[in-house]
Amino acid sequence: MDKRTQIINTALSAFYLRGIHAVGINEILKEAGVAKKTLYNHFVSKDELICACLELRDQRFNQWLYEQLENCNTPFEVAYALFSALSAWIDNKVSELGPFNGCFFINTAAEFPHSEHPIAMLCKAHKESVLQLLFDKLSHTEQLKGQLEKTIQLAQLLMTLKEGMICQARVTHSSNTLLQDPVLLRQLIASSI
Amino acid sequence: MDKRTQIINTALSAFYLRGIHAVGINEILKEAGVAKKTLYNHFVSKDELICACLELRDQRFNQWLYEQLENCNTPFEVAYALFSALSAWIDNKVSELGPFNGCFFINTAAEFPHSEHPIAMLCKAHKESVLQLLFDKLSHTEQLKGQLEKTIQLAQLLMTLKEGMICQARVTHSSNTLLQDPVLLRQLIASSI
DNA sequence: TCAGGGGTAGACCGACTTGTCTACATTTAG
DNA sequence: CTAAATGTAGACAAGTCGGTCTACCCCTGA
Repeated sequence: MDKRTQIINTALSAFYLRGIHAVGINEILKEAGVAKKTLYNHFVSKDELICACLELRDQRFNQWLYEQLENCNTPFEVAYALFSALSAWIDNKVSELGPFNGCFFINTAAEFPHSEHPIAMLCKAHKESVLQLLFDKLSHTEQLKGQLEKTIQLAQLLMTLKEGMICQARVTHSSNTLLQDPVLLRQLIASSI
Repeated sequence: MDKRTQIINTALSAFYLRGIHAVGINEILKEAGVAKKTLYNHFVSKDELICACLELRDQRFNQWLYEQLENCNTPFEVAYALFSALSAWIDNKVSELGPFNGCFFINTAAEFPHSEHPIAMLCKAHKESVLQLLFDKLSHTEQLKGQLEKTIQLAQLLMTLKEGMICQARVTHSSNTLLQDPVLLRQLIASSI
């Protein structure tokens, strides 16, 4: 494996599971089996390495989510697939995303409060791309064809519920089955269409 | 003002706005105008100071939320008051809670991933107490009298939406007006009762 | 008057931080 | 075969971290 991707993979795993400020460069080097000089040949600073990790995670997460929603043709199917997928992730049943420790982007944003910081901006960008993915999926359903306002509203609602579900699971260390109830879900969607 | 509360107030403000690992003891001392010895007379370690901050924040936040929901007698009123209050907080219109920077407990939990850590446990406890507050409010409404299951479900739903709203506002640095729409809110609640 | 509690300022400790640099080894390309 | 690029190991710099400790000050109550 390429040294650069080797470093990013190791760093991403450590940053995600233990927090960014809590993980030092030396630790990553040791675990990745790479010399310090090599790391600083590929990245000018720790911040740049963090950015590379965020980009990789963004790509992986979006790819995974895209696949989970692939065969959904109604708003209900999208919502049901979304929350089922999140639930599986929370329960550590998704190997692509690794052991669950909340949303990497929310966690990271919490450590970089300044909104103009490149790292904070990548976190924001990730959320926008996920919202866009949900919007695209919903706007291609028969039920929402041409209903731009309703589509935006539902995408926003699903997004908010997604974030809430992830954060609750992260803080309480337990998964919330509420949003996997098809009856409730159908009613939620109906109320928003 | 008592030295101890002076330290806690300064520390809470700094920890909340800039993250815990990002704020050093010396900084707090300087800002609070207090000697290091004094701090370590009151707290055996930084961790204990963090715990004191979490407890103060928990008390303040719950007090504030309790007041916001005081005159609500229907599930709709509870939900509407909740999201209006959160929106005001996000828009920096709530002086009791200070400048908005997301949920202190979610932010802090992100920096202390180990679930058995005292700090992580306080974060979890806060979420449980807020959920309890919502449940109590809802269970005293005419519409939900005796409907334990429905009450739990709605409290959970509101809680998830609350967390989602806060996290989204924190990461995207913008407030989401979706949940302040009374029409949508009524339908959401109707769907859950 | 004087003892003691609580305060201040800040030196100091050892461990850790990011990042630079030297000295050497290995791989790759012409 | 040789020269350049890329790797390694790790010492080192300069600074920060949490936490301890000394030395001194000031207020209060007996």
